[in-house]
Amino acid sequence: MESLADYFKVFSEPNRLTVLETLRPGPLNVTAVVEKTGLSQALVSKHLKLLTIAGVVRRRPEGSLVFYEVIDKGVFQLLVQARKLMLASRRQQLDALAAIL
Amino acid sequence: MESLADYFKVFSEPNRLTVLETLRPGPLNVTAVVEKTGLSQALVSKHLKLLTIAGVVRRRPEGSLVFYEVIDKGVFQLLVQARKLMLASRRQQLDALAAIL
DNA sequence: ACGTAGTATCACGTTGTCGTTATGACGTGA
DNA sequence: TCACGTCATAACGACAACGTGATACTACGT
Repeated sequence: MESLADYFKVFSEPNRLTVLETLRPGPLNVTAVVEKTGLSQALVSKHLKLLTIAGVVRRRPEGSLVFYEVIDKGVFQLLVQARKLMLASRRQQLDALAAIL
Repeated sequence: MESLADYFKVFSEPNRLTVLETLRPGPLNVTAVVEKTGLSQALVSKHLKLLTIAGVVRRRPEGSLVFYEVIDKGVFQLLVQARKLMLASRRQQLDALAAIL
């Protein structure tokens, strides 16, 4: 939240990205995320908290359940763009390698 | 490089972002980056290596100097987009807080 | 009031990352 | 070949992040 680097850090963890992807289609409660991801409940709870603090996700208690939902789906566009750049980088790496060999 | 999370990790470090920003205008050799950033030489070298491995930056030895340059300036667009989302998140956070108070 | 399901948090061990200091490697010019 | 500037790497300590197991908290139904 502090710096831009901290914001990137939010997405720099595989399990956290998995949790985030789970919420792509729509709101889910914690247990649902746990089941979909196969991660431990404590871990999912932690990641959801972090995502909440980062302002990526909104927490909405409903009875005894707690639903989480992505606030701005634009984050997924960020993921897409990052993946594009990443793949382009890889291509470039291979080309550089091929140029040597 | 492996996963998308790893790619995000590249940008999740303040000093590394600083180094990257330094290369925005154009290629620079290591010492120049050191001077512009005020970071230690060893640290700059490390970050540049990481950026190179990530395919964000290209290494080009020239005599006894080693120049680094950003391969795809599209990365800066990624930074911009991330910052936008981050600021939007902050606004949202404040609004949520205001709604409570 | 009690038990239970759902969620959050704590304490802990493990691992990874960052930064520094010191040293090594390389190219260049004298 | 020697000294120097430039860059990379190694070794180390400090610290943060991750994941787990256990435990607290809360809302609900009985």
